[in-house]
Amino acid sequence: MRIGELAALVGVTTRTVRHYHHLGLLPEPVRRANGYRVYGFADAVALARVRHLAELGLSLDELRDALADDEGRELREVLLELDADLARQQEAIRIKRQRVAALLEGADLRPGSMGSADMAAMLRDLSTGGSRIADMDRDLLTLFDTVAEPEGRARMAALMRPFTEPDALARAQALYRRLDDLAGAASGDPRVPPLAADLAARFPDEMASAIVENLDQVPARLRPPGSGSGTGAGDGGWTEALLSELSPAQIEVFRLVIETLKDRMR
Amino acid sequence: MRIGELAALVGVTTRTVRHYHHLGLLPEPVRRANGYRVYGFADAVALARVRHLAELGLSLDELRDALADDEGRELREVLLELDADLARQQEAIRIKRQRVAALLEGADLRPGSMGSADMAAMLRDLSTGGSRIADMDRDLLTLFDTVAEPEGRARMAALMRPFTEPDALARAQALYRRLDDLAGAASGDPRVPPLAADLAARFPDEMASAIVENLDQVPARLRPPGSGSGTGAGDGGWTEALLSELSPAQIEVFRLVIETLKDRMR
DNA sequence: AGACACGTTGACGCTACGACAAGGTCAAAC
DNA sequence: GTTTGACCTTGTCGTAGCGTCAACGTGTCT
Repeated sequence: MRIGELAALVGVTTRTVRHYHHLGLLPEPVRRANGYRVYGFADAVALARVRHLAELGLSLDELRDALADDEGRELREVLLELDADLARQQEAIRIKRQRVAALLEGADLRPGSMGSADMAAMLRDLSTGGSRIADMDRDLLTLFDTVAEPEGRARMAALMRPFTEPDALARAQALYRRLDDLAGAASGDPRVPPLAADLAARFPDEMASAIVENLDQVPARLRPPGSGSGTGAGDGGWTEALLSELSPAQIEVFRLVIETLKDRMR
Repeated sequence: MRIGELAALVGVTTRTVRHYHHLGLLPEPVRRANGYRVYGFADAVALARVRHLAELGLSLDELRDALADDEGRELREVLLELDADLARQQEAIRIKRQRVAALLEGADLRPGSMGSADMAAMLRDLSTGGSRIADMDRDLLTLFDTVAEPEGRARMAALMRPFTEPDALARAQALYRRLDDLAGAASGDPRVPPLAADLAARFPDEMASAIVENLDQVPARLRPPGSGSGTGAGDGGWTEALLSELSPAQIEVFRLVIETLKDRMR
């Protein structure tokens, strides 16, 4: 047989056969005077074996190693490992399909399903209402959702549960509007203290304690004096990028809220 | 934020961020005077979205197209197609695991499970017995098994069934030995006609008719005169490679067998 | 002033081949 | 005898999604 006949017999291209020669997966056969490779029946069998195993997902390097030595235990080990790998792939695909389904189910197509779609739905309603601050909150959550581990997501979803109650939307809307109204305002604005008080009152105790216990995660400019590591946020500075989109009055509101929560938890 | 902070926040490398810039997946942000890229919070959100979707298995090209336009229906279509693709992958992996299991179950690790392992087991016993001809038969079957479509494999397995009966092994062993003994013998050897007769007698009618109906698949040198397309085997010449490993006496045996079967089916 | 961590662009490496290019070989057709 | 067309040869570039250098500029700390 010449290379084209061999390839057609096994159902591959001649390029594939030469590639296997190059990798040492298949021995180079003898050549005729014109340089053509001549194959025998045994070569076809060897090629078919390689193809069969390669199609199962073994890499060609693994295959060469596995077929190189005496073909008994090494190949068995490789196949066992392959099966474990295939099992992992199955599991990974199952999870991917779950997440795709969650994305398709949630009406908007932004990642950030937050376990249950309730929170995402509420924030979507708020941001379509035109609130800049609600939009930022939603962005924060979607970011956290892609970055955090599953257990972190679950914990966050639990903390968010109180905000998914039926009347929570209307009250949140009012507060978000008052926050939005402070865009461009100075930190001394008279609307700041009452808004901070109203906001802090809406935080359930579990969330307040979660915040107070992690004060060192809070950006320095929002942190009450004398708490945690005084120097840096340790967060790499992304919070500064976040705060730079807020007005001084809005920042002051959040600072006051955190101070209030800390006092409450004391 | 600088690029390293952004990357750390979202959990990727800076190389990845620059790669996304290069592909147009993420807009190039403004630069500081020293040439450093400066990112805002919105960039982190955009990057997180890309990562989330990319990790689901979307290609970066698809993602760019899907995120480019108005983000509603195009992304939905892409996700639906992705889910279909994931389903196909699941199915493919399921089949692969079945075949890996079949390989691990069959004691030898040669591909060629033939649906049920019976036939493979018999041929393994024969070839470990040292028979060259049985070895070639086994190679033929493994080759067919990797090359043929599933329905072809099923048909072949059905044809092979009679040979998996308990006493078939012993009788086959004797015949294979007589064939092996003809290695190096001339075509006029007196042992040829009786062996061909005994062999032909062992072929059940279904297999005989399957052979006679496909006489044009049989190499020309084995074909009885005046049957099928007289010119070429049409098989690309691999049968010649196969026959070249046989002695003239062995070839003559097979030719006689086929002739006998043809007469029987007439 | 040096060390060190960060940033910049550019280029090569990885898998398993597909798709060329630029030629040599062989059987059949004119 | 020559041309055509189907083969064969080696070699190189391209693919997806970055990792991993190289070679160099910047900013901060000691």
